[in-house]
Amino acid sequence: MAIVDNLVTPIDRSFFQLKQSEADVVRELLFGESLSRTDLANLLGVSRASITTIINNLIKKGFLVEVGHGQSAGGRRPQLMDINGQIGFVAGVDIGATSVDIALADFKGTTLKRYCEPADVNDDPEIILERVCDIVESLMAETGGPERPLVAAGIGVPGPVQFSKGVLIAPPLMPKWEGYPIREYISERFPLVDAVVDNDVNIMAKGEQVAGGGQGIDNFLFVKIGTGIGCGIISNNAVYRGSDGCAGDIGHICIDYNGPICRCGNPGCLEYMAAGPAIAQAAQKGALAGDSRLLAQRMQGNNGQLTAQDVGEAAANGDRLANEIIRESGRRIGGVLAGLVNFFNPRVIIIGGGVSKIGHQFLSSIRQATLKRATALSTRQLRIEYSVLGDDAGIIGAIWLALENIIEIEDS
Amino acid sequence: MAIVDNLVTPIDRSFFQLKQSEADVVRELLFGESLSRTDLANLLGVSRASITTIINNLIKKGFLVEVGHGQSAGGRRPQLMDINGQIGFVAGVDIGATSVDIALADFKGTTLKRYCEPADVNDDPEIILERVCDIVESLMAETGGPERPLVAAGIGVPGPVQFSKGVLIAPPLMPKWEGYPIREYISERFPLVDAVVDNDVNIMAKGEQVAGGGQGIDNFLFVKIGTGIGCGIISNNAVYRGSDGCAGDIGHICIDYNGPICRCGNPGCLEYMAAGPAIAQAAQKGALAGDSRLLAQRMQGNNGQLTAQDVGEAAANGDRLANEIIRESGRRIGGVLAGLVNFFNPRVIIIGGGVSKIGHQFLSSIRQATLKRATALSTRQLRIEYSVLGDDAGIIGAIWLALENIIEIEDS
DNA sequence: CCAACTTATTTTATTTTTTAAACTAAGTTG
DNA sequence: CAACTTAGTTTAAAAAATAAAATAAGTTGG
Repeated sequence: MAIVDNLVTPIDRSFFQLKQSEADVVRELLFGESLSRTDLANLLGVSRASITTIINNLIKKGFLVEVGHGQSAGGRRPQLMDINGQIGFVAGVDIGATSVDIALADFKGTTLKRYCEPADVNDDPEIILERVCDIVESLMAETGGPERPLVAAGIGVPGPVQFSKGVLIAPPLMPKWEGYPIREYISERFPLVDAVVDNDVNIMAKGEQVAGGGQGIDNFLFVKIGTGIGCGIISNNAVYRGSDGCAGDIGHICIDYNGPICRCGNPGCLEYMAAGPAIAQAAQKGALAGDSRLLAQRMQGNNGQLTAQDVGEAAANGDRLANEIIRESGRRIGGVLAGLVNFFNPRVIIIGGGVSKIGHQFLSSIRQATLKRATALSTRQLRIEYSVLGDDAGIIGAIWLALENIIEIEDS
Repeated sequence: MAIVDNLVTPIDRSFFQLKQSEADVVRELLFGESLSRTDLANLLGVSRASITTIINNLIKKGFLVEVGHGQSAGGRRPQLMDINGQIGFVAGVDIGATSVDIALADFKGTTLKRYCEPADVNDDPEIILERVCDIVESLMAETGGPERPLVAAGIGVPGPVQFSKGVLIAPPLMPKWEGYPIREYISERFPLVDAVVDNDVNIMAKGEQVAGGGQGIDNFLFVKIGTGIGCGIISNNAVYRGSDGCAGDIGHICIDYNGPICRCGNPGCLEYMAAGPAIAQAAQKGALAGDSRLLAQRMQGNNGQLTAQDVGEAAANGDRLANEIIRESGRRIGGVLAGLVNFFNPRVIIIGGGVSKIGHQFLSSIRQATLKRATALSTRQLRIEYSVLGDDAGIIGAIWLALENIIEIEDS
């Protein structure tokens, strides 16, 4: 291991093999703030003598750096330790149905660059992944800093993932990706990287847990409302994926056994009756029926089409129909969430996805419907709120999922 | 610590304070079969030299005993180790709305005695708990063996529990128990015991995990259908209780916004429309309307009343209405379970509780409705089956929950 | 400003834990 | 029954963790 400027150039993946005690320290600093040796000793329940050894080893390896002093508490000031952000770059990738979002972060998880471009998920995996890798490389070049390698990558995809293998299983939106070895593709371009692949709502939930409204919360749900409706589950501080990796697939929960037939073949799916397209369709129907002048006008300007966004803007301008459509969607979603609250008893529900930008009455109708129908005990401390990270939840979560999974414990 | 006949008389609770490595061995043997030293070394990833030390210490303490030899694999036969069942007694208590079930087990979790008697949950906690303690004492006396103390107790109650404190919170069925210090009461009678208190469905789920249909399953649901409907959740091999200890409260999930008003004040609760009383009521109504001669006959014999059990028996005798009532209840429950399957993606759903004895067409209609409405991926490997433990699930789970929680790790 | 106190970190000697390797025990197999 | 196998223990050495003392670097009040 060559040490240059207090930074280590990792030769291979074995750089990330740590002893249990070292990994504990790294984890504490990665997910928390910078801490003194004494703080760490207390937090991890080891003696200060031990922490000295552990930390000095980690500094020698290049994992940690001293980042100045903390406040004195009436004696010698503590030396604050932190993760060395210069270890290498971390990529966070959020592959959506129509776009890819990519962020480049340092090893501390701080986002350095962010880039987004349209992409068609119907393309072959190789085409999209090649483009993703190209973008990551150019983002790395743009940073201008010393040449550091990419050491970790997290990738979110809009479909069910077998997490252990990093492979999609029966993805309705991207059939060409079924079983495609994403991890291997990335490893060929970036030999140090063992990419972590996960469902898009899971990485968004992770993002909210680390940097958003889920911080410090043991159990919460991240509900993404866009073209579809999905849900990321954080249970006991970890992403819960279920027995087949498809937990949180709430879009096809039935809300009306006599409802319209969803593209999944069943009647009355939540997604089909409350997500973005449902809102847009209800608005178009209403506009054609002459129930809203505002929506009709917009529809003309958009060659006969409306989006959920249009409905949100009309509602903001006081349009009655638009408001009612939004409230109805919120009520439907809230009805399902009430059931999930009874079942899962989360502390927080975070609402994200494109449709969540539709206005605040959407949130309040979701909230109302949920609180009305869930049991008193389970709602006593329940918070329901919009995502604070917005479009960044996915890439931030991908970065942190990658960081969380990069450290391995040496077996003796 | 006085050693008598290879058994130790534990002086106090500190007997159960073990080192991490010792606790690992005990846990492995408690939840698995008897194993040789070499097996344990391999399972726990330590050297055979270490395991020798650990095990000899545990034998000296009285925690483990040698239980004969295993098969030779071409060399010296292994000495099989097991938990010393004589350490003390463990009580499993299942307090129901109208009865208490009590089982006495040895420290290996083997049930020795079982007793059940009617009880009214509306009585003061002291009255019921005193009776419970009396029964436990008499069961212990009945065993006739050497006098061993009660060392652990698990108690299931039909209401939400703050698990960490062992206290009920806002229990609808047993308001007098709100905040009552159950643990302290038990400790006064049995000084060695720090009772574990949990919701009844949680202990039943635990029972199925240890000894029933949930063995080896990471994520499963135990659904209890009786007077009410509740659900115990096993997530990543542990009971999931949620943020307020009320997870799994699925009885009041709404299945019909225009349905009848439940006693909780909301319309269309699953419980109110599909549990035991709903089945009985539908049958009475049908009998009065002349839709079933068989049910009408039974009703006369029961001074105008019918139970779910009556409906089950009528269905078994080919009664059309009874069959349809049962199927409708199953469909309703299956509809909700389908949503939970999409959300939670369990590997197994175990159906228990009194109403599950109503006949096999009940299970098949639950199964049908669930599989019909849940997504293909989440049902691919899903099993839905009746509890194999039946009425014993609760007491067995209570025993194991107690055993699981008795061992504490020494802090250095 | 400095003597007395406080907190942070390191050093040192010791204890505890774990292990590898050699050894003993007790079988199987041709 | 000689050669081999597996199980478990002993022993000496290595590794990990700690307590206590020493050192470092502050604060505080007279």
